[in-house]
Amino acid sequence: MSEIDLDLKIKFLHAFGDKTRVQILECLKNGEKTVSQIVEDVEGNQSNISQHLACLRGCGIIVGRSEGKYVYYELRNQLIKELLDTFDNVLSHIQDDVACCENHIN
Amino acid sequence: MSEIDLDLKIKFLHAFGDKTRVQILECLKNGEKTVSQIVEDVEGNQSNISQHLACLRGCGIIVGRSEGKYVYYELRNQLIKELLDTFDNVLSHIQDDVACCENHIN
DNA sequence: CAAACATATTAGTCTTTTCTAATATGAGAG
DNA sequence: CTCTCATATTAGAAAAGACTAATATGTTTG
Repeated sequence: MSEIDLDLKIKFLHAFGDKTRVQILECLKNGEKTVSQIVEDVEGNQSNISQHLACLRGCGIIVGRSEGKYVYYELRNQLIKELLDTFDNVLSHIQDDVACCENHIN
Repeated sequence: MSEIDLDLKIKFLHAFGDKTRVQILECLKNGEKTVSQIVEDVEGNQSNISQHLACLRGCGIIVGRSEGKYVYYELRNQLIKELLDTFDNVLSHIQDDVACCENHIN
C-alpha cells in the first residue's frame, strides 16, 4: 500500500491520453521497433514521434536501447502490456457510455 | 475481441489525465457523494468541479442520480474501481521510472 | 574525414484544455 | 410565489500541450 504521489500519477496517466502516443504503444505491443519503423507505422513525422517517444520514456512506459545508429523502443515491462489490455477490456464493456464530452469538459 | 474505436479510447483515457478529475475519482472510491461534498473534498470551486463531473460522466466513468436538489455521483461500476486500483498497482511498481517528462513532451 | 542516415532537440506557432466569473436552471422552504 | 440553495452552463481569458520546420548530435560507410 505504498502512497503514490498524485502529480506523478497524473503525469503517468496523462501519457495515455494522446492519440499519437496510444498508437505508438499499440504498435509496440508486438515487440520492439526502431524509431523509423514507428514513424512509418503511425504515419507521423520524425520530429513529432521522437518527442512523443521522449514523453513515454520519461513517464516510464517505454524503454529504449541504442544499437548502432538505431534506437529500439519497447514497452517497459509486462505490467504495461497488461495495462494496455485492461484498457481495451474495460472499454469493450463501457464503450457505449463514452458519449458526449466533446471538448472533454464542455 | 471487439474492435475499439481509437478516438473513443483516447477520449476515455484522456479523462484520467487530469489532477482534479483523478481527485474526484479517488474521493468517489468510497461510495457516492453529492457535488457539494466533492467540491469540499477536492477543495475546488463549484463551477470547475461541475465541468469535470460532466466530463467524467460523458466519458462513462461516473454516473449521477438526482434526488431533490442534490445530485449524487458515483463510479459507474466495479470495472472502473478496479481500473483505478490497477493504476495504483502499476504505479507502485514503476514509480521510480516516471521521471523527467516535464511538459509531458519535452 | 566527408557524406549519408537515424534520432534528438529547439524554437515558434497553433490548438486544445482548463480555469474563473457570471449567469441560468430547478427544487424545496418559508 | 419568492427566496435560497444545489448544480449546470456559458463565455472569455489563461495555461498547457502538440505540431512543424529547422538544426544538432552521433554513427556508419566510402
